[in-house]
Amino acid sequence: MAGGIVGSLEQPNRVDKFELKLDQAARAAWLSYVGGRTQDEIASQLGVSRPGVQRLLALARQEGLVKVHIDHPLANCMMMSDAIVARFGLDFCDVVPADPDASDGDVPYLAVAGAERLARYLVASEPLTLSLGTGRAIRAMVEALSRVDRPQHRFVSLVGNVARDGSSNRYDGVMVLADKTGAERFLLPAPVVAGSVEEKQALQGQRLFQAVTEVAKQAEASFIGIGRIDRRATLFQDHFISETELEELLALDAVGELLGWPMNQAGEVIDCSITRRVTSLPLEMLRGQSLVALAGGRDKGPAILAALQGGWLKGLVTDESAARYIVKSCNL
Amino acid sequence: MAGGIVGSLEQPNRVDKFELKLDQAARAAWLSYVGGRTQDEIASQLGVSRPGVQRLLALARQEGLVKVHIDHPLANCMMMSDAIVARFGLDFCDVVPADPDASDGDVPYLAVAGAERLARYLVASEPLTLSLGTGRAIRAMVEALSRVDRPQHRFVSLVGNVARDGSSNRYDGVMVLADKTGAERFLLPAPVVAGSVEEKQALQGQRLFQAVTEVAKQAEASFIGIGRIDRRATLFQDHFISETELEELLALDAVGELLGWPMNQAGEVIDCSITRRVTSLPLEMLRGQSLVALAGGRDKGPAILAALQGGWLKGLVTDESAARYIVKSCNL
DNA sequence: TTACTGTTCGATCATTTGATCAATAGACGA
DNA sequence: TCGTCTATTGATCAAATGATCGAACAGTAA
Repeated sequence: MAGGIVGSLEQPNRVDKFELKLDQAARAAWLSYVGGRTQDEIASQLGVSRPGVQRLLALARQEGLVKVHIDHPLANCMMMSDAIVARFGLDFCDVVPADPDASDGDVPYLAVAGAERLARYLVASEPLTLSLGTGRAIRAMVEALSRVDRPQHRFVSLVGNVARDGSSNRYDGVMVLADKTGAERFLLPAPVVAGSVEEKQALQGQRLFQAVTEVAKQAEASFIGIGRIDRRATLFQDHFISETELEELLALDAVGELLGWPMNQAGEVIDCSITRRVTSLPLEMLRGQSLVALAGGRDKGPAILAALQGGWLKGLVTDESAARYIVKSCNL
Repeated sequence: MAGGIVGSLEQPNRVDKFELKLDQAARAAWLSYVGGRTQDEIASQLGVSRPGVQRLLALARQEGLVKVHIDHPLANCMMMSDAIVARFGLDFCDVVPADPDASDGDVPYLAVAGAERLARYLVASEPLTLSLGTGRAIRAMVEALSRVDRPQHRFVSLVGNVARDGSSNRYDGVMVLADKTGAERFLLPAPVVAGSVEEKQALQGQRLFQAVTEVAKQAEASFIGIGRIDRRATLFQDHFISETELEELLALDAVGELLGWPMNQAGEVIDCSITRRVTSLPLEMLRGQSLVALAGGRDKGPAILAALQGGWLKGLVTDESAARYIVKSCNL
């Protein structure tokens, strides 16, 4: 039909031609994506060459004619995961489906997802050093892991595993993990927060402390939890910090903590009386490692976001509700 | 993780495993189709081998997790669709592009288009009763549908799902659909055409038969195929009717059938020896419902046209070649 | 425990796809 | 009418994909 008027303006012809191409592109796309035909078959059906079909398909995709929808509850998770990875430059971000159950009900999910990540490191046959934080999530993760014989690896705690009263940390994962794999273990013989600056210095002066720190520095990867800073914070509930100290942190706008290091919304470690007494490895020391955090639940959203903002993490295993908070907060 | 229940039956475990696989399949599908990643990248991201990713993608497609929609009004199809809707007072008419290939080559297209229509009913959260006919198209449609959890719905067959020899109908969609949604299913325990009028009456006298019929009457919508009446008719090829019976129908100018009820060009149900033995629900009984037919191919044109002429249909999903026949025949 | 069976997994190969590049046809100005 | 320039086309090759096959594995029964 374009044949008629020779002197016609450029516009109508162009549009017509383009529309025609789009029509054919739609056909090609239909045949390819819905019909599952090969490009050769499509080529002979539409009477164009194979590369021609390729161009049509490219056009169809480019023009947004092809809409793909993954019809599964996880689609959501993947979307958020991708957004978070892109925004914060992570190596990966696993978003597990939200558990409609109670607050700590999502730990199993996280635990399994985290264990899968962890297992991927463990399969390596060459000796590996991994460091672990503490917390329910980390503990659950190592418990979700299946037994594998990996005596060549080493596991080291990044966080002191004794409380102020001398009792040992019930959420330490290193012991369990080392038991499950037959690997070597290195525990940090210190409370998370020392009683005073002097005590911290005394601890850090110990040869054992220094030896463990040295091992931790060599770790290829670290799995840590993310803590909230509020009345329900583990740090507070397990008496690592007192009520006065908690209030001091809240006054300084602390929203979360990594390894006991409190940070503000921007993810900057807050310098305060508590920070000066934290015995864990400085976060800066872990910059070179793959720092993988494991935390979920809507309530932990701000804390997780802070950790991301600070650029501390290389990987994140979280759940749908926390991911949603993060995505919303960043307008992703 | 699985540690809890020792005596757990095989089923739950199986289901769990399957769900887990599906989850991962959805992840893989997302990364592949939406994210455009290569299978190698997905493999390393999910921690499986590349062939593993391939299997996951195959599973995702097979389970209908991946839905592709071509968002372009193919001018031709749309035009014919409009014409048919206007001429026969339908609620809708979907025309999919023709597949120039063999007769049954167009089933996938129809199936996808039909599944989209069906899915629109299924999303309803309030309980819904849908009835289904039989045939390749219907079967393909339910297979193209993605898995959704809709236990509140009910599905009922409009056509007997056993052959004369007692084997069950291979094209029955109710079972598949109910499996995919977890909904209740009601099957018609009868052959399409009874051996004799007495047998039909005996069947209809059964309490089960009456119960299923009662459910079918309550259906909000029905999805049915359209059958030809000739030597290649499903009715004949699957031995629902004998050669003599076929010839009798042809002599009476039958051109098509709905649910086993033969009709002439005008779409009037033909009263004959066969009609008196058809066990399916009378078409009149479905007048109040949304009767959606699914059929395509140039060869089925006359049958489809007859169904339209009879005014039985509220919706039609067909293909370009059948649509062209209809449009031409009616001088639209 | 051992053999068997059914299943799953990963290496390999053929096919399909995407991309580059040279050639050709058409368009425009001289 | 010619020359040149651009847009489009088809050939070629590397990458990615799908499929087959053998091996390892778990589960089962003797």
